[in-house]
Amino acid sequence: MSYKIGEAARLAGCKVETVRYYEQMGLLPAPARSEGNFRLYSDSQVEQLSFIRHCRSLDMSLENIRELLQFREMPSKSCAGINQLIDEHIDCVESRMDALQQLRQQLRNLRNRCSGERSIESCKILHGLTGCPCHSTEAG
Amino acid sequence: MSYKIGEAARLAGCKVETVRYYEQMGLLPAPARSEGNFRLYSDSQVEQLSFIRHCRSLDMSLENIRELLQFREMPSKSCAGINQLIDEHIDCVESRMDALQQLRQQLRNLRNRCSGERSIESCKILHGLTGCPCHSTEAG
DNA sequence: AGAATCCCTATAGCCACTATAGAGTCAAGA
DNA sequence: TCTTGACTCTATAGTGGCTATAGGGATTCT
Repeated sequence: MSYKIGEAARLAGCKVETVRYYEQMGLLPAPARSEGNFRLYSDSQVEQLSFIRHCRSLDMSLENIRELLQFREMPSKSCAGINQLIDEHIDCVESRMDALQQLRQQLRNLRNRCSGERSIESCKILHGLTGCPCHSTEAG
Repeated sequence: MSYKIGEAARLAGCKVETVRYYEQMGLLPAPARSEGNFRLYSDSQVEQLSFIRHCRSLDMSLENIRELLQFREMPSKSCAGINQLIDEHIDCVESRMDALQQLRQQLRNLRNRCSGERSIESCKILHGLTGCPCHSTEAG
């Protein structure tokens, strides 16, 4: 069974352009071509595309996905590297969460400086955004 | 008092290229030039640069910052729009936090499928990443 | 036969920078 | 005076992960 790019994209839940992009980036092998030069994907190539999309839905980078695909080519080796990769990705996600939490607190502090019923020149939010450190949004 | 681009950048805590980029994007006016064609920034222009950097440190888009700069030009008008802009930005940050929290949970579920002491072909993490929905990382 | 839908390549755009190449300017030291 | 080195200039390309467009060819439906 073989699939044209539109079918493959639909099965994997992405756009046609995205499939071609993955091929260009070396995440998908160049597939067979029909007489009319259309790409023809095998079942296992569609599965590989779905694998990539699943990883992307977990926000992994294409570089990380490339590594995972390489792991798949060595089925008898240890999977410790896979676990490590996931652990590092979780760390990365948690770092971003921490950063966003700090950011939210700073934004809330800033927001609390004004009720929105002033003139712009007396708005303490704008004042808080000037270069002057005396108006900082640090916790307080 | 006037500052060359390097001094302005240092005062605002960014790179020289970034300052030129802001000028190109219309966030900073084209400054005066020296005889040798060097950019010369006034105090208020350096303050504007610092304002931009402060907003960027709160992860606002250049588009949002452009709006804030326009508000600053109408000091006697109501500041309601500023408050709204900040509120929307907070909403945006919170959406990203929610998305990351879900993501972390999915990654943890995936990670818990394996201890890292298997072979790659039997690693349940890789299995969980295939296109097959029977190995999904949904809560469970 | 014609229209609609698919597919092809190549290229540019998104965001907020960052980096590079190749040249010019300027202040301080020998 | 000459040179060195730090600074500056413009223009252009690269980052990541796509998305969109132009301008064509293939296939399929009616």
